[in-house]
Amino acid sequence: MSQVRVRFAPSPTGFLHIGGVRTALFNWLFARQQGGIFVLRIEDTDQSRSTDESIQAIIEGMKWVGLDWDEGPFRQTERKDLYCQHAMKLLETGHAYWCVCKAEELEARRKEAEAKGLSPRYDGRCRNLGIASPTEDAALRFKAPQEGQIVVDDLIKGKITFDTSAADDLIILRSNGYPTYNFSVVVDDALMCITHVVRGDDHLTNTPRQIPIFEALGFPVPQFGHLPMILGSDKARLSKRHGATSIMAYKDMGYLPEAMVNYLVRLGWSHGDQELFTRRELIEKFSWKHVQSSAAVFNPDKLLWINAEYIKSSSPSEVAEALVPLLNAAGLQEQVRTVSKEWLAQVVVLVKERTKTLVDMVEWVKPYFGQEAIYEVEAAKKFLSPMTAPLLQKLLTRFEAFPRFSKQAWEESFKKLVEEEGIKMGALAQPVRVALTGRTASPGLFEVMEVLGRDRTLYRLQKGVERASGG
RNA sequence: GUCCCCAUCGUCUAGCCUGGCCUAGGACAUUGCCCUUUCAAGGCAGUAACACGGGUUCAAAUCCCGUUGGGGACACCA
Repeated sequence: MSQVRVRFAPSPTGFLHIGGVRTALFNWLFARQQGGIFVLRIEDTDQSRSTDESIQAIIEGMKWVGLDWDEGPFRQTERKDLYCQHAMKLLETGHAYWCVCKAEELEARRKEAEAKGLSPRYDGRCRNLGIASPTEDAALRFKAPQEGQIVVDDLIKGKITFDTSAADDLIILRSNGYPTYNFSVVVDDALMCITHVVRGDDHLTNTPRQIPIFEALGFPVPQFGHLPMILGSDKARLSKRHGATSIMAYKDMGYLPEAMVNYLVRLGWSHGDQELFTRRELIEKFSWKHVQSSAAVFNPDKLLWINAEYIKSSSPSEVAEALVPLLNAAGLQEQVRTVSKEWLAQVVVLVKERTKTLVDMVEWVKPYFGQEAIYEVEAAKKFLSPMTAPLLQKLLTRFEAFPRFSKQAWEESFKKLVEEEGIKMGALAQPVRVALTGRTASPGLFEVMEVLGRDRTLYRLQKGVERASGG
């Protein structure tokens, strides 16, 4: 069997959409599993809507989620000659004809047909005119077969039968010389020897229009697979009003690329009850057979859960590295510069159980920077009251007696004080927590002290005493 | 309007192809309990679904037909 060749072919008319990432992902997974080739092709034949920024955004997004391509990126605008050549070939072999209908006329006729409740298709008026070399602006149309059926054996949906009589004579070359989508796709897929065309569900009805073009051109017809759409919570096609749809927006919101990949692949594909997969497992276990044929609702809650799982299970130093840009974005670049990577990784370990995104994590990490604890007003008012001052002072005195920090020794000392005072754990723990972190919620006190180090712990306790005494 | 696709807990899904192991499993979310110095995390338990109607069969979530509902496509956009 020949080598598997698949492609991802976005049009550069905006950011990279998460639906696009999922389509790319399924293709990529299949290519990697089969030892095949993954091609990136930019479909920019619509010059009015395509931008270079969008191409950059696509590349940036693909890189972020780690979907590397083996060939490309190819740009269709750079392959214009190829499309013309093949279009001429169709003209020569009688599979295409010149159409001199004006765009406005076509539009008017379409509207009219629609108003009458008819199918808004081309009436074929130039089909048999036999225009050899048009003297005016003309578009080239493909002579679509008018009888019979086209059966697509879809990788995901199985056999689908279309009546050819419903097919239109598509324009393949615009009057400005540029090819249209359905034609350039076929020429490229054929020339790039794509063996499996896997794309979104919305292209399903393009398939029976494209197959005759492959055939007319004398190219083998690839296998097709149509991925179900991603829907918003209201079951309408996912769009901005459902929240962020750009893949890079998720980076900014503190999602890990591996978590995005894991979520997106599970949205429509499954392997028994398994929820979490390493990339290696994904490549190994992926199968078209278990790709769902119905649309899926995008569930931000589950994505959040998966992200939390990845934050917990990824290596702390990697998480710390991904965190740095967000820390900088939050205005902490000064503080970040003064700490070591190792220390930051240590802080990550401290907070990773309680954060679901890296953006959350920024907030959790803040108290460990700087000499001073920054008190939340309510927290200080409640726990650093004059009543607690003597208690904190007693603890501080005991801690000061230790020449070095020891989690075990300090904790024992702490518990002993609680016992002697006949108070509840929380009566001492909460004031200490506020003194150390400025907040009422934090990781375990002694883990916090470990990260802070002896000097800063003592310093912050001292400041806590002062604040509690009414300072 | 025409054509095409789809239909299991609120959501993602397992099971469907190759009917009996399904009293329909898992996960997210949600509720309660446990753990606990706070917040989490974790553990345990609970609520919750085969869209509907006909067939076929000893037996249907699974096969067939219809209905309803949802989605998509019908451009000199991609």
